Amino acid sequence: MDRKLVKQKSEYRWIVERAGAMKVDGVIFASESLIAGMDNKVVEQVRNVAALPGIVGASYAMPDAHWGYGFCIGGVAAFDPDAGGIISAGGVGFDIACGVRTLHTGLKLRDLEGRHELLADLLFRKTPAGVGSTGRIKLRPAQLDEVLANGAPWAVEHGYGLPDDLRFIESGGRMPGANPAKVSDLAKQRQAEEMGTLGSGNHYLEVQQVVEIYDAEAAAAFGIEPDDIKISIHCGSRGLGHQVGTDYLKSMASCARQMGIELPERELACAPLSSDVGQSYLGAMRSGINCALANRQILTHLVREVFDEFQRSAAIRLLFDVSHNTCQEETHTIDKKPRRLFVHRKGATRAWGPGHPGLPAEYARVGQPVLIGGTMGTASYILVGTAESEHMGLSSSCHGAGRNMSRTAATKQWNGKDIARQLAGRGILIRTRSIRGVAEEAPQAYKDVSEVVEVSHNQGLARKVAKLVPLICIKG
DNA sequence: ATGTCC
Repeated sequence: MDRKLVKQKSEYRWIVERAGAMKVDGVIFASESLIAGMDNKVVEQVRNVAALPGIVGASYAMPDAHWGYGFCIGGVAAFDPDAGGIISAGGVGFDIACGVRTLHTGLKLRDLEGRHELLADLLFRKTPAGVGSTGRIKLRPAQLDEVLANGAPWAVEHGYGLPDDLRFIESGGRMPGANPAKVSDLAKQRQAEEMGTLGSGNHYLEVQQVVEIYDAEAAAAFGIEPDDIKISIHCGSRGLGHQVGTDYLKSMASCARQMGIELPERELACAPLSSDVGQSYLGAMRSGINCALANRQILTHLVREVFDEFQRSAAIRLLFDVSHNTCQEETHTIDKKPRRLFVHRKGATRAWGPGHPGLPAEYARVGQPVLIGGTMGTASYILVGTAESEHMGLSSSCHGAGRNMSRTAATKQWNGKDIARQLAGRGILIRTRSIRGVAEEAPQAYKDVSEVVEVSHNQGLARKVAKLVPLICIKG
């Protein structure tokens, strides 16, 4: 990055000073080396978002930020509906409510001894993965509307999971205010056979080993001990979310044009929260959130089926489920006054601090689990939300490693088979239906997740609780 | 991310 674009305010906080059409400053949380590796495009996108109507506070970028459609990935921005604030499909991302769910298994590393290949094969056989993959559930539009209105509780009611699972999902697994009537028939058609599927790209289902504990109190509250076997699922709202994004990008572009909102990039398209298009998107996006929450719930049930076969003594329970592509209505204190805002987090994780009323009782004293997915070859982290994060980036943290290379560049540089072989040599088993996908997702195509997490921790956006390394990765 | 360009 060109250093003239930012002003360093403290070790991990860089300001993009308000200029031109910007209504607020930009704030980038990063270390010296992450800033050095960040594209100038991140600054440009932070600036563009800062110029949108009704933005409040600042336009933020998390340490894993990189270029995205309209808003950068790793972008956080809040808008006030009573001050002309907007909502943007590109500010949520095309994979609505893409997120991470981590499961306890009740097993230790020694319980898998000599059976890693078997578990990999069982999980791969059971988990539909890859572009266009379909699941065992076929839904007519009216049935899909129930999924979109009810989220994970729909899945539990239909036999996919346990009622207690719901307490460990953001918003109890159901985002209120969903309006399935605002989701196009095409979006529903695309989703008809895709419930309970992983998808492709950076999505995965991983068997992980806890290798390090940083915060004993939070780890105890979350139920994390060294050598625990956990399972993490990273996926979202599949074809439905993507189609909702596509549909509303178009209607928002024409709405913005009519409202005279200047759009430096087409994907920055947005609509006032008070407008019909804005309200329709809100109802459709919330349907997409429920779709993703139900999807991860069904995948959890499939994991339970695998463990019924693999190891009957296993107990699959939820640690937590949190999305990192959303726009949520939240109250934040701005200039000492509480305000009702619509917070876009695109590739950023909500990170509530201790005592937040929305937390399950078990976690109330320590704060919200913040699930950070790494790459196939590095590590994932579990962090915990802090009180001070509220005043830094609206209680937000990083969401993963963040790419530092495009998918096409990665496929030119590496061969998927070689990557899988190298990982197998390190005891990490990959199962995939797309070997090209493995090249696209090569660990080397990402920033250093440990560095990203270290910045989040040192800055206080969220604090480190545990480090997990992959043993088995079912790639989308 | 994605029926990887209706």
